[in-house]
Amino acid sequence: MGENSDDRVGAEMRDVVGRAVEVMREQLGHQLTVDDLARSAMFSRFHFSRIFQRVTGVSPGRFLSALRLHEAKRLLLATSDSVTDISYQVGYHSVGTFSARFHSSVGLSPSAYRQAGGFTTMVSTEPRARRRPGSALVHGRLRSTEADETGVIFVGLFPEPVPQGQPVCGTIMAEPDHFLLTDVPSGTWYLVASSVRTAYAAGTEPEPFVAVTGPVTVHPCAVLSVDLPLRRRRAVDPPLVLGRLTVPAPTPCYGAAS
DNA sequence: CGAAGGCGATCTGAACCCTC
DNA sequence: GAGGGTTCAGATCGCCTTCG
Repeated sequence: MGENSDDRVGAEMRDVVGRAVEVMREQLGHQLTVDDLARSAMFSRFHFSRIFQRVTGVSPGRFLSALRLHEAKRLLLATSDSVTDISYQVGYHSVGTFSARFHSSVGLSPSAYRQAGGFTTMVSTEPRARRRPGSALVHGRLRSTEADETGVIFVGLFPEPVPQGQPVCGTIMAEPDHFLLTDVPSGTWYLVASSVRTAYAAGTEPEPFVAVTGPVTVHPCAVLSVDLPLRRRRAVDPPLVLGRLTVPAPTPCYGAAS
């Protein structure tokens, strides 16, 4: 099988971005700038930003922010360190910034998140009692060659490729299968699927499988079909920055009844 | 691929709140 | 009153667009 030059360039870009992500992970507690990362990759910051965004779907700053919050979530549950200590450990020099960023992304303040044991009521997958006027429907199939290992999967629509904050709608599945999202507001969204754990084990990767596609433009009253190939999470995939999900028992296709 | 300019996102630090 | 955490206004940084 011949490798064309685009494949090689793509592989080189992924390597460059992969190394930058490694640097981010290793130096999470330091003040890293895009300039630093670009220099270590031997690129100008302009070119580096463009490559990074092409490979990961998000800017370097957003990716770093997601990594910090993801690690903070882990530390809040796995340690008894104070919120102030954790904010410094993940690279924030101001606990105020950390608290505000955490709240806007996860939906709870750091201390409230810890008290709740990592659960948040913000991410609701319950079907709405009353449908939005002109809402659309998105359905498709979640495919995986490792269906036995994926565990519970969250599928949701987000305004950005980094799944953080509240999804515009979502559902929970017991295993890769046909999914249906009802009551989807019109707009441009990213469809994200990620395996999730209901029991958060400290020091383990809680979202080993992921699928991201988009942007998908949803028109009023439209019916969209989107297939999602679920794959193992790569180092260059942005982490999931949701709170743990408050979910009922997963069903293969909930919300199907209309 | 590099650079400039505009603008939105993020950060800092201080004031404020809450609990003990 | 002290310590830990949250909120907020202003400053700074980074991203996006456009052009060379």
